[in-house]
Amino acid sequence: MTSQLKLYNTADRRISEFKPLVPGKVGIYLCGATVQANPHIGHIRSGVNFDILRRWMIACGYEVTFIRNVTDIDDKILQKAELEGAPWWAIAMKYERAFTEGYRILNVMPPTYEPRATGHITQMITLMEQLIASGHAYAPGNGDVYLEVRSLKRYLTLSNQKLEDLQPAGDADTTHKKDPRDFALWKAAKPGEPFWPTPWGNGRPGWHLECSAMAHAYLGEAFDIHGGGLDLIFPHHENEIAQSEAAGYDFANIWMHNAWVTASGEKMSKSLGNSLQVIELIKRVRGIELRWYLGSAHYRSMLEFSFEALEESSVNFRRIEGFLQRAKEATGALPDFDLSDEFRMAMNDDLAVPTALADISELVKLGNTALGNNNLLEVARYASQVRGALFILGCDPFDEIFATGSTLNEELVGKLVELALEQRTEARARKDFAAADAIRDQIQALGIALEDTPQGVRWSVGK
RNA sequence: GGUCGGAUGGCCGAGAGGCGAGGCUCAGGACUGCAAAUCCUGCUACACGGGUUCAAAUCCCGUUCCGACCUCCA
Repeated sequence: MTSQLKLYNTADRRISEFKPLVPGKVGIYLCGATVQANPHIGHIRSGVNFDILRRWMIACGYEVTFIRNVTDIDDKILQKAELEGAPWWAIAMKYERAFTEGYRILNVMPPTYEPRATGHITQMITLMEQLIASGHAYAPGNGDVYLEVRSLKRYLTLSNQKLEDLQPAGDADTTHKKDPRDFALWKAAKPGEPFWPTPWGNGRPGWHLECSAMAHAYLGEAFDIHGGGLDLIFPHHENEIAQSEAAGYDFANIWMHNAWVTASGEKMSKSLGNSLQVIELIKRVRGIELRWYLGSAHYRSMLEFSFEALEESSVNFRRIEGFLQRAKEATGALPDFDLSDEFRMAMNDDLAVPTALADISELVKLGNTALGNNNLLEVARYASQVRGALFILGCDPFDEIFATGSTLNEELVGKLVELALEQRTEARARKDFAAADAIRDQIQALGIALEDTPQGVRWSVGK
């Protein structure tokens, strides 16, 4: 299917029409987590943003291969292992699970494949051998392997910097490096550190090598989209490009970067404590509401976090959700999946989610009016367009991933609520409003919302 | 110092030369026994100073403020 999808490319800082390298297919590589702490909403926002991209591309008819890596060996992981008094691999596994759980709660589709750095040492060694053979990397003999940045035809094209403008590292190793700006592909293992044998000695992967090796392994020498957080542009993505191009690969065609979540105008960091971890926030709002919030701003805009904004975003979502529920009850069937032209146009415009949200609001308004007029044909039409849009955004309230609690308990609660409501209806029938309101107050105090409609009483369990 | 991004109404958040996105809040109205839900109406905006233009939140020049990144440490 012909796509009019336009995407912003960090490499040329322009929005242009997306053209897949292979017609009908898309390869996406997303830099995933370095598993050394619990996921906070900044990490997960990236997952959500690229999940929306993936869902939209699938909706556009593409067959998408989505690779999101796990970096499970890294300086910070080793530090954390020291701190927590556990083996590094136990730390990595523990936090990898935490990330997987965070993605699951927010309905981020599992990647097609999720490669771990430590599972691809062989590919990294092969890549280093290629780079040494081509004269772009060197092993000074201490067990390290460096990429020689001055040997590159081009470097720093993504961040548009000049090599000479880079601030030299304060304590850059000049005894082994030819140039202080050369970066480590591979690091010699210090005593006590994990290592893998290589032709240059025992060591472990450097910062950036794993992504080049894994992208190559699963997506080939050239692929469509490479994504990640804005802060990865330099040095991580520049160095990935450097390694890959020096090895003769075309590498990524388009670079996409999501902006971060800020708090008080500043990039989120661990100094803000644990409150913005997914696991904490879902105590306040449901996973679907947190996802709605994280996905609601444009992916290239900063999302200024506040509990107030999160709360009001949830209120907005509940209005949309309420319409779909009422539409389902009125029509007696789950809404279909459909998409309005406005929604399509918005998504094709570099994933203009905020514009798409405006359209959803409009559809809900029209749908609610149709409900009021009991025009079920129109209700079904608007409801399906809303549901289709929510599915793309990963927030379909009928998705079983968001179902809560056990069916058994829900049935029981339902019957008890109905019982109480019968009493109230009887009281109202005999105009005993004091008694009727007392019953309502008590039900509401339990967190159950009531609405009197011409068809009878609706009730729903609030958050 | 270099590179990149930002400043929009009470709040969140789009837009990027011309009819004031959308949401949340608030006020009023319709509906309701009262609520709730829903719909309708209304309310405040484009950091500052110049300039271009018939027309600027949007383009140009300058200023202020904020943020991010700058290599085995991030």
